[in-house]
Amino acid sequence: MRFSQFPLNTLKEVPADAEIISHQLMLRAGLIRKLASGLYNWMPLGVRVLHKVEKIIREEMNRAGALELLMPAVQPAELWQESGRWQQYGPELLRVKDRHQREFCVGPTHEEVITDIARRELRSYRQLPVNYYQIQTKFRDEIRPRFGVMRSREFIMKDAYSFHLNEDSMAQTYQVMHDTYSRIFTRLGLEFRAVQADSGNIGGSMSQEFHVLADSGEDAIAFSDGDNYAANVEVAPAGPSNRVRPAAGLAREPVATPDVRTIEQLTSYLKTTADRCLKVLLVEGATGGLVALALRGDHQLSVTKAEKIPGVASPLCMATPEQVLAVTGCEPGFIGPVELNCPLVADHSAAVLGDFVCGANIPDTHLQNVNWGRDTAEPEVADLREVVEGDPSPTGTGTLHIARGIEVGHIFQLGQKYSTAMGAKVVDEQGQEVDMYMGCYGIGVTRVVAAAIEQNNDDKGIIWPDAIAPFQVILIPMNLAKSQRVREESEKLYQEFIQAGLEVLLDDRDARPGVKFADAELIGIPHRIVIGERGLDAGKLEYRHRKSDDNQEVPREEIVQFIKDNSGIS
RNA sequence: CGGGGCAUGGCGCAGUCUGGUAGCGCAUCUGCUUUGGGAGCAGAGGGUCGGCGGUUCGAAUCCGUCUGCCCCGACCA
Repeated sequence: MRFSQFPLNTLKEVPADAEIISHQLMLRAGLIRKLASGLYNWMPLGVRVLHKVEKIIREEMNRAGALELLMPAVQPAELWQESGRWQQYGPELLRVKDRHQREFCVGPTHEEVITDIARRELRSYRQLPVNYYQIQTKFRDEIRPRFGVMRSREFIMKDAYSFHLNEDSMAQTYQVMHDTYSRIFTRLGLEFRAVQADSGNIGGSMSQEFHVLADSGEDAIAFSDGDNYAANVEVAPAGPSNRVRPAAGLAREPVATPDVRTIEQLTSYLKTTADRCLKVLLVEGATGGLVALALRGDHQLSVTKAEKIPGVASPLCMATPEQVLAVTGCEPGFIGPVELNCPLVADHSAAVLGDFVCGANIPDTHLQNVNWGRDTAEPEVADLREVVEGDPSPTGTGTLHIARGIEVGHIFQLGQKYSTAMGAKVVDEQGQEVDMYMGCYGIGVTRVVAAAIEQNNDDKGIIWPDAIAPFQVILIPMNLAKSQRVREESEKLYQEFIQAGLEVLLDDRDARPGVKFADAELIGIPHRIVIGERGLDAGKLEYRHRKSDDNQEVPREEIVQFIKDNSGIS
């Protein structure tokens, strides 16, 4: 490709509404342009990257025996009503009506459609297992789209769905997909980690997420330094504390705490520490009413864990200030377990506190030296909190550390959830009809591009891994206008690279060298060759890798092979 | 959904308080010069100041309303 024929508007200035580095660089390098909130145009340079990611995914999915198909983005409501998700999914599901007032949705995922395909096409256990996949546009009406294509409303996803006669077969394919995903992210040149995860509203049992490690990641993941345990913090178990609750010591006493609502305010006001305070959250119960959840002051509630507590409404819904007032007689900020008029569940670590500080259920008042059993009933105990740095690993070996990650892939064992709901059956060896077992496996293709940038950049711009660079090589001729030799030589080189099957960008613009260097670095082409009068006399070309600060002289006649050897393309 | 902020040329911004001919930098176009790290000079084009309504002799500016976008929050006990 000749740069002169490739309209590319790079920006010197950072667009005002881009927060994270990948979003800024994607806009500055002209990979994407915003159309509306959460909706992005992929410009030619960006599409080249996107296609490379897709190509790697296709190759590895095909190698794993998966079959590519393509399902419509728009799906009839009936299928979602069959699975029960028309009600369940909530406002993230974009619902539309056609001209006949028939209801549809723009698919956020395709379990319903694929299960419909499976129940029509698959009749016999002999046809199983089968794994279908597609690379297709999804729409999720996010509450707050942000970070460019990292959390956009419309995005491209590779989604795969496998069908099985039994659980063993499902587990087997799940493992194959786990390995396939590892191969894919390795080939993409990303630093990633597979972690235990919650299956969310897709449903099912076993599930793992693949995270690209990056400080800007929206998810926190916990991993052990003792073995290879890794999990999303929302699911990593925080088991019973090995501490024993101390015997009640001091007498309980109220203390006036005007306008002291948060744990932070409380600890500074009472000169204590958060791990000696108890916070009580009121949430809606599964059958109406409220349920109290008690945590140590320095711990965070895991919404995922709370939703699994029997008696707690799922999805989790915090009580409104009005509900809190009705039950406790005070506003949020002063809730406590003493004489509390609703069921209470305490986190393991909260249940072993003694002589703790908590709200008094009286406006502007807290209690000191409160003790379970003495001042309250013995609490029901459960795992409610997110793990924190330094917690013991649930496997028993090592300590947990917390890192941030960007979720780029997710694999699930769905079991029979959809096949039972929608009647997707096959006939088994005994001639009996059985509901098929399912697995499902997703990769956020557009998000992968952003994650790759998030992990590979410097102050000058993007540094593409070779596997997904929009071009492998950029040729920068010096003084193109004046030097006939440079012109001829760069043209020749350009043709040679094309012949050799390398993707090459020839910067034939009549621009000053600084402009060309800056653009080459911003758009992140891994291999750069400068063609100037200087080198030509000596029969050398000047090479620099995007990651390097130094030039390297390469003999003219070896350059094509040199790039091939260094770009992983041979 | 709650709170806050913003909306002026393709991008980044000033001007709004205190109403009076719409401005700056970058980008774009033309010409000349320049050509190893985002050039210089000279000129040019491009804006119904988000929409609608109001106040006024006069509105980017004041008032009302709508829309769009961004940020924060939805973990506060």
